[in-house]
This record gives sequence, structure tokens and C-alpha cells, in this order.
Amino acid sequence: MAKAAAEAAKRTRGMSAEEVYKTLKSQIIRLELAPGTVIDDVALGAQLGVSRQPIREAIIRLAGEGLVDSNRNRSSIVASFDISSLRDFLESISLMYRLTSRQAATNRRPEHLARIKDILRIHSDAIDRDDVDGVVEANRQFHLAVAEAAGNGIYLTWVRNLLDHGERIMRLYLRQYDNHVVDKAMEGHRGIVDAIAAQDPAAAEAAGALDAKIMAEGLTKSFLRPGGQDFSVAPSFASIGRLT
Amino acid sequence: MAKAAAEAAKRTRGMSAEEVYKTLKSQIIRLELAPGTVIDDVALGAQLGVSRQPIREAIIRLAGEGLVDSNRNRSSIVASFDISSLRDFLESISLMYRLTSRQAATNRRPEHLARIKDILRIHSDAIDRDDVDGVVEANRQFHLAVAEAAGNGIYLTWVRNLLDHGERIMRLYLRQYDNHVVDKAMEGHRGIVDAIAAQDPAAAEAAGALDAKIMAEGLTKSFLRPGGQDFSVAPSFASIGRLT
DNA sequence: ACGACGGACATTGTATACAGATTATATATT
DNA sequence: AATATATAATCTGTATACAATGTCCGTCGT
Repeated sequence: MAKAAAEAAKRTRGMSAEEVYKTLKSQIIRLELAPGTVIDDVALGAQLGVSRQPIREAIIRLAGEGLVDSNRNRSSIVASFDISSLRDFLESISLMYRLTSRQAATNRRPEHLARIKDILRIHSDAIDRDDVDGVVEANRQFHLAVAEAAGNGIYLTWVRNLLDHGERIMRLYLRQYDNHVVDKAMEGHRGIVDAIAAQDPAAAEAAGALDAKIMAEGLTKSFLRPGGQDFSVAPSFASIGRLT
Repeated sequence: MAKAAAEAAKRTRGMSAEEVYKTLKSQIIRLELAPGTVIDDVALGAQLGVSRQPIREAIIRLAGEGLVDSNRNRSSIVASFDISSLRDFLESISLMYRLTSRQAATNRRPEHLARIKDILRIHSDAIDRDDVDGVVEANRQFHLAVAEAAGNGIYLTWVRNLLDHGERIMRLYLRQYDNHVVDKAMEGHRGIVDAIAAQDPAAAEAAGALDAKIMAEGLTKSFLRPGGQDFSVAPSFASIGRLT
């Protein structure tokens, strides 16, 4: 067994639970722990050199985020996704991309725009380097920055959680291409940035919708049989208003 | 002190943490614990007859929901609200009322509609009885039922959390009237029900928006100085599309 | 007199120990 | 032989004990 992990330098107090949380969350999101895997807290404790308590606390937090399923008196497992949750996810993230892009165009301040542009550049570079982790991280930071610029803390929370779940789905998707970058998101992102720069809410929302649609089409094409249901646009919300 | 609480019948295992969670959450939401109150886990443990562990777990869950603020190595406190979070809240809940009402009109099945109508009746009765708790609970159940009918589990989660926070705000508001029922929500709710029954998404969304607007106007009138900022309609999203 | 340093106290985080619940195994009964 | 029941083993939840951090208050120094 890997008790060798206990060699970690003396942890500063209050960090065990946090560290376990980050480690577990990262492993779940990056698919290093397969959905459905049982989380054995005693084994994990031995592996990370901490007791069961911090691990329980991390599991509780992750359960609250929907990344772990906890059953009373039974083992916790890494959350698994089914087809209906994919539908809900695509609908929700489309909504939030549209919404935060629109509001960012209205509410953004210069420093927001600067940060968003920086991230776009990093994203582009990561694609050129075929750096999957870099692309995924840049995509995450981009949408977080947009949500931040939108100025509603609740939306930011929702987006952050959606991105956590989305990364799992995206990595599942990228695996089909041996983890080579297949990123069509840049055009959507450029559109969002341009519209935010121009402070054009309608254009920003359209670009946000496009970004979500691109992702949805990629995912549904690979996860669903051809001729299956179309999730590319959240159907019940798309009709609320015209976009231009 | 009240060590008398330990008289509680032997708790069945796995219930301590859950019970503490429910108790604490209820007290926070119902304003029995004022915002900013420090949560002393050892005292609470003595009071409820459990050890610190279950309490810590409950606090962690509540922190994840935003009802408790936890600081590393410092005491946890009941979350406090400020004016900017009120703005975010009203914007978010307006969005979700509109969205879930619209989608419920499209996706609802007969059993959903029946349940929603039942809750409306209960709500109306509670108003007649001047039963504050009944009104608050019925309002909650109503919007949860609508969100359920909408059919997106993620939206349901968001609505549930918003309602938790909203109840605190609403009770703060009702206190100004000595907790007499001042509920203008019924007209909004009736409109939502009618539109859902008729399967008219546009009308449902308009009714959802109206419901949120009624609440926002009540709250802003009492919490903000006259002439203050207008939160009655989420400004950056209201312009997305016309509603009819 | 005001501020910085230091030690006692209080409180939080972590580890260990224990008890209740669930799962697996083996035996018995039909 | 298959199902049911009892018993053992495993694992989760809770309590207690310990360690480290933060807080409070007094003293010392400038």
C-alpha cells in the first residue's frame, strides 16, 4: 500500500480538510475517479495521511455540490451522470452563458474586460499547444470572469458549479479523441468578448448562446445516437425573445 | 443551562447530524437565530444532546448553502445579508420564477397541475386564517411544485436554495407588520396556475415575473429609502424579449 | 501614555476510540 | 438445492481526547 504518502510535511492546522476537499474534487472533476466509484474514507485517510474526519467533511461539501452521492449508513460514491441530467445541464448552462454574457456587456468595468481578454489569449495559446488541461482551465476561467463582470454573486455561484460538472462531461468527451484538443469554443468566446467590449448586451447574449450551442452540439453528437433528441438549444427558453 | 434537552429519546443512528442540520437550518431561516450570531458548537451540542461532530457537519452543509459563514480557525456565524445581496437575490428569483413558470406550462403533467392547485388552496386558506407560518410554507411549496413541473432538476435546486434565503428576507419584512399576513402574492400565483393549466408559456412567464415583481416592490419599499434604486424588475434581463 | 510583546485561556481542527447499522457468510430448514 | 435465518465481519456515525491556532489581558518598553 501507499503509506508512503504520509511523508507529506507537517500540515498546517485547518488545512487537512481543505486539502482533502481540493484533492478529491479535482480527481472527480478530472475523471481520475470514475463516476460510481465508492469513496473509502479509511483508505483515503491512509493514503493522504489524515484521519477520517477531514475526509468526511470534504465528502459532505462535495455532496452539497452534487459531485458525490451520499446514502445514510452506506458508502458514498462519486456522482454518476445519466442522460436526463445531461439535458438539464445543457439547458442550465446555456441559460447562464446567455445571461452572464448579456449582463457583463452592461455592467463590466475596464478591469473586467482586461482580464477577460487576457484569458482569451491564454485560451488561444493552450489550443495551439494542444494542451488539454490548459484549454479546460482557460475555458473555466473565461466563463467565471464573464460571470464576475456580470455582477451578480448568485449567478457566479451557479456558473461555478455548472463549470465543475461541465468539466467532467467535457473530459469524457475529449477522451473520445485521445485527449487531443477539439475546441470550437474560441469563435463563441471571441464573439462574447467583442460584444462585452462594445457593451452590446444583445450581441453578447447571442454569442453566449452560440457558445453553449457549440458545446451542446459536440456533446450530443458524441453521446447520443443520431436521430436522437436535440439538446442543442434549451427549447423552452429559447423562444422567450428574439436576440438581435 | 438547558441540559434538560438531553432527555430526547435515544436517537436512531445517523440521525444526529441530520436533526442538527434541520434544526439549525430552520432556526436560521425563521430568523430565530439573528444574522451574525456566532454558532457555538459546544454549547449547541450540550443543548441538543449530541457531540460536536454532527454539529460541525451540519454547519458545513449550511455553509455550502450560504446560510452560514465559516472562517478558518474562527467561529462560524449565521450569514448576514447586505443590500447588494438583496439586489442579487431579487434578480435571481425573478429569473427563476419566470423560467420555471414558463417551462411548467410546457412540461407539466396532470399530477403536477393537481398538486399546484392543491397548494394554492392551502395558501389561500392560510391567508384567511392570518397564519404567517402557513402562508410562508405554502408559498415555498407552490414555487417548488412549479419548479418540479418545469422538469429541470438543476433549476429545482436553485429555486430551493433561493426560497431558503427568501424566507429569511420575507420574515424580516413581515416583522414590520407584527407578523400579520400581508400577502399580495395570491394574484400572481393564480395567474401562474391559470397559465400552467392552459399550457400557455408566455402567460406563465408573465405571471411569474409579476409574482417576483410584487415581492420585490414590497421588500424594496420597506428596506430602501424612497427614491432609492428600483429592483422591482431585474433590469438587465427584462429586455431580452417581449412576453406575449 | 500608548503601543508592542508575551503568556494564560478559550476555541477550533484532527485523531483515536467506541457503538450502531449493514453486508456477507455459514448453517439450518423446507 | 434453494431460501431463510442467525451470526460474524465490515463499515459508517458519534463521542471523547488531544493538539494547534486564535484571543484576551497584563506587563514591559519607549
